Amino acid sequence: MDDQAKGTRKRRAAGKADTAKVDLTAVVVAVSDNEPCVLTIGQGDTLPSGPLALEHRSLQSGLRGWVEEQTGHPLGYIEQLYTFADRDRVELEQRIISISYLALTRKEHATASSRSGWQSWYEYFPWEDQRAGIPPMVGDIFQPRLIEWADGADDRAIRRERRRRVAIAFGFDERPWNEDLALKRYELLYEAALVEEASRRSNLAPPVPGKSMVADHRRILATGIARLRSKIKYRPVVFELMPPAFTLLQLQRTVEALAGRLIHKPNFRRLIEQHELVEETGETTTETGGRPAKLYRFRHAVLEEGQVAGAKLPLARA
Amino acid sequence: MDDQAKGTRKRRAAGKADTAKVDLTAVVVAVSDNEPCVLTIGQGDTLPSGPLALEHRSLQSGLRGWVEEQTGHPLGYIEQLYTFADRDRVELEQRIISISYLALTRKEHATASSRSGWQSWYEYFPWEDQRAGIPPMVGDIFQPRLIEWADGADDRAIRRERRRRVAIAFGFDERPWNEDLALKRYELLYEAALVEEASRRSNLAPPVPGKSMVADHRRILATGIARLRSKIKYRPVVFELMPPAFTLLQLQRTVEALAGRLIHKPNFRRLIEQHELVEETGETTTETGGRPAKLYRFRHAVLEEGQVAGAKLPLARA
DNA sequence: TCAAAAGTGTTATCCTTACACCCATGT
DNA sequence: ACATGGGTGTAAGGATAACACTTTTGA
Repeated sequence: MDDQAKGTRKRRAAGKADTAKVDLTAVVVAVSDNEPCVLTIGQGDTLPSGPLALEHRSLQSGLRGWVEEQTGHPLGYIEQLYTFADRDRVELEQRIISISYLALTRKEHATASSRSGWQSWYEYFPWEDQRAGIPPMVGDIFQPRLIEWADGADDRAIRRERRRRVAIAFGFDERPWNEDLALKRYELLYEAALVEEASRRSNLAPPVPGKSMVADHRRILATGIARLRSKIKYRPVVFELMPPAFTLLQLQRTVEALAGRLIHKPNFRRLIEQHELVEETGETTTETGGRPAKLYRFRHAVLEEGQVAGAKLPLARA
Repeated sequence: MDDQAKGTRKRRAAGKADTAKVDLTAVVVAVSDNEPCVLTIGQGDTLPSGPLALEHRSLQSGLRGWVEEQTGHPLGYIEQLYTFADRDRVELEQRIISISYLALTRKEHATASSRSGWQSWYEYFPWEDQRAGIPPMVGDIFQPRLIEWADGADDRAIRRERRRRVAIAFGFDERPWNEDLALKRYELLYEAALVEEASRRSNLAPPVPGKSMVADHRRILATGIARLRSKIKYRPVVFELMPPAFTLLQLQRTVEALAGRLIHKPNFRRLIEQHELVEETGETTTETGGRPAKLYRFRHAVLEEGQVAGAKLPLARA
């Protein structure tokens, strides 16, 4: 039997079984009052989501439809996050494929629906907000319980491996805190069964602080946070979250809210100016307190001038 | 009617229709003889792929299964590329969801199957290989035909917009060539109906050089190339493509093959040494011609030492 | 001896970081 | 006057890019 026939046979054998339902889930982010927020429905424990239907012309339009129907909020900027097959629900004769998206917007549009609302994302991940310093829970709760988990492995190599992963993700042993590792941190807490979602299946230790969510939604939110935190460093996406005119400090506070860390003011301003990301509107505002601040707008032209990211290869001259 | 009822009703209305078939597609990359290659089946016009079936435990294991069955090649490093709903096949009562992956490997394992083989990826994208300078076709064919396309728009604003996109992607008007834009370039060529895949639907202009592929496969390959080209700049993934021991020039040639550009040798060596990505094996080889070269191996420890990427935010000190 | 590849040194420049300091407004 | 936020200058350190040059082998 040649390979082609073999392939065909296997495809047939799978037959009617290999169909799936497709679920679209959105992490819709906005920042207001220096707090990064996510759009939720239900008791604040569910992300907007719904199944892909035949009437949807594309994945993105399906997603927009569900979000608008469930929350009344129209979406602008969208990017795909990740696709995974839910391992829990294989028992049904049909698999569920979950495609998640990150959307950036502003809280303007009155959310028409009473069933939806904005939640600070640090309600779900309180340890990710380090703007006021490292939260005590990291050293007081996470460190001992994660080390306990690491040392609970039978194999010595696995114990060492776990301790290293934990130390890198949470900045133990004098290591620096890396805000981009938000997803890894959540995955470790899940693996160590320290979040409620994990202990649902096997009732183990009581969970650590942080509000839980339905199904995998907190994991999807962590994916969105991690993606956004790394992306603001090489693409000018923050401006999707800003009003048309803003002061440089407002911009800085927004980035700080997302990154969960404080930024050095003078250097931040120079960074923005150097990359020519903004231009003055000519106006000023006194609403910020203190000396009146110049207002700026985003220079949309930068999106059209080559890419912003820097090449890290020492290319030979052309 | 409150929102929840509305949502429920719509879900029901979609009913049995909203199931889909899920297709897994792999871009399997290896480099040998300084040529980046992709694993194909059929007449070299098809990527390994197959439907997700219930017996697959996960998306990744399904992908590995198909690739191994169709090509005899086991996979190591894998990462997800993109998920999209094929717009062409909506007419069937069932939608097809296509999830694509990038895999990095080496050409060692004899590809058991006679129906599969390795193809240089520059057969499909000859303009992407700029190691011998900018190929004449860029100025001779692409520039006039893309400008013709841009000027064919009715609206003046759209004409300008198109010309700018084209100039950025292909480095016209004194702009630098950016190897990371491989996907944008293919998408522009498709939009301008200059590749065969686009003229299949409406028979228009004859296509530009470069071998075409089945369905969206060339687009998926372009996605993989673009992802890999940008990723080698901030993550040590090249080493997945290298043998256990290698010289620094072999490493450089591999990166050059992927990037499609030449690299400055002395600075490249310093870059590698500075980041401590490799360590000497103690051996040397004379098989490269000229003075014997030291052999190096990848320092796997770097994967465990924090992340390699540099933070682009001026963080305040902790 | 020469070609080919391996490898080292040095400098100018730019970017990042850190520290110090002055400016304009409201209370 | 002083608190608050706005805004500028500058110098040290590190990374990058470009140039020139020496070393070791095989043919």
